[in-house]
Amino acid sequence: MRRAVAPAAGSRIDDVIRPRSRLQPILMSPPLAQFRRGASGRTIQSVGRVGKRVVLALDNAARIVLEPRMTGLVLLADPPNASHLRLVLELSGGSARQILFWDQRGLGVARLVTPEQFDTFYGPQRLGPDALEIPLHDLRQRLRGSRRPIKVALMDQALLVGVGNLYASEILHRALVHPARPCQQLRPEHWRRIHRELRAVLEEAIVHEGSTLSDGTYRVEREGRYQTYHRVYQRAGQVCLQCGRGSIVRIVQAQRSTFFCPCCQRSNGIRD
DNA sequence: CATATGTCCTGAGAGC
DNA sequence: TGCTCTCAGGACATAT
Repeated sequence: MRRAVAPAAGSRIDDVIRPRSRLQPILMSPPLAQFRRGASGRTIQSVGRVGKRVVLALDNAARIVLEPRMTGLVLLADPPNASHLRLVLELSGGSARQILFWDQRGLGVARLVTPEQFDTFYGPQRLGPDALEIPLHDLRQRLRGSRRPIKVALMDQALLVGVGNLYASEILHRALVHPARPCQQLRPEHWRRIHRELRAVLEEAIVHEGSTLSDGTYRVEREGRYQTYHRVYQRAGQVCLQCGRGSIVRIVQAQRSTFFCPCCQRSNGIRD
């Protein structure tokens, strides 16, 4: 998502518009009028990322943080439809004409923040290191004291950023670790496998431009293809592609679906 | 402190 | 057809 928006770097923001819609507006901070005054006339110096958020660094050191959450998209063109378009940054001076914030459910957030606010809300006090960069010892150090299930801890953005519900299940299946196992009980071999599969799953998913699920919303410039590589996610009742014996089970952890193979991901002992 | 739960919002699909 | 219910790449305030 960040890469698709990267060509907007160097462009000037001419205006910030909320398309009229029967739907609830997304949360903006500050409110639209003030947001527009603060962003208009500024040049986008870079398009970055903090975990799952897209970050536009402006020439006055302020930043725009776009947080799509579950069903939001940040795009330069071609949103899935017009009715769920929530916010438009109109641009000039470069190849991109606009940045679009599209969000089916409207849970997304757009923030214009000062450098101090950025550090407060998105700095290391609030958010952990990126999942693609965290070293093994750091991952282990941060999680291993916890009594929480490993799957729930992996999704805690204060510990590390970038792992959501879908990928947490996929990572643990490939790492052969039961999702309900408390972090405290995991052994060095488990952490090694979790660390390896964490990177592997996310990097493969990025190569295939993410997972377009049954709701059809997630896309970058076209639909993602990683859903065809899912081994457990939304495969409850189907045979495990890894062992060919177990059938995939769905459980609920912290109000979210978890999928795993009871055969490959047994809680006892260490397997390879 | 660490951990658990309810809530925001819209739409799709299942079951009756 | 229409109703109700459940569920969804998330994060945060508030409760325990």
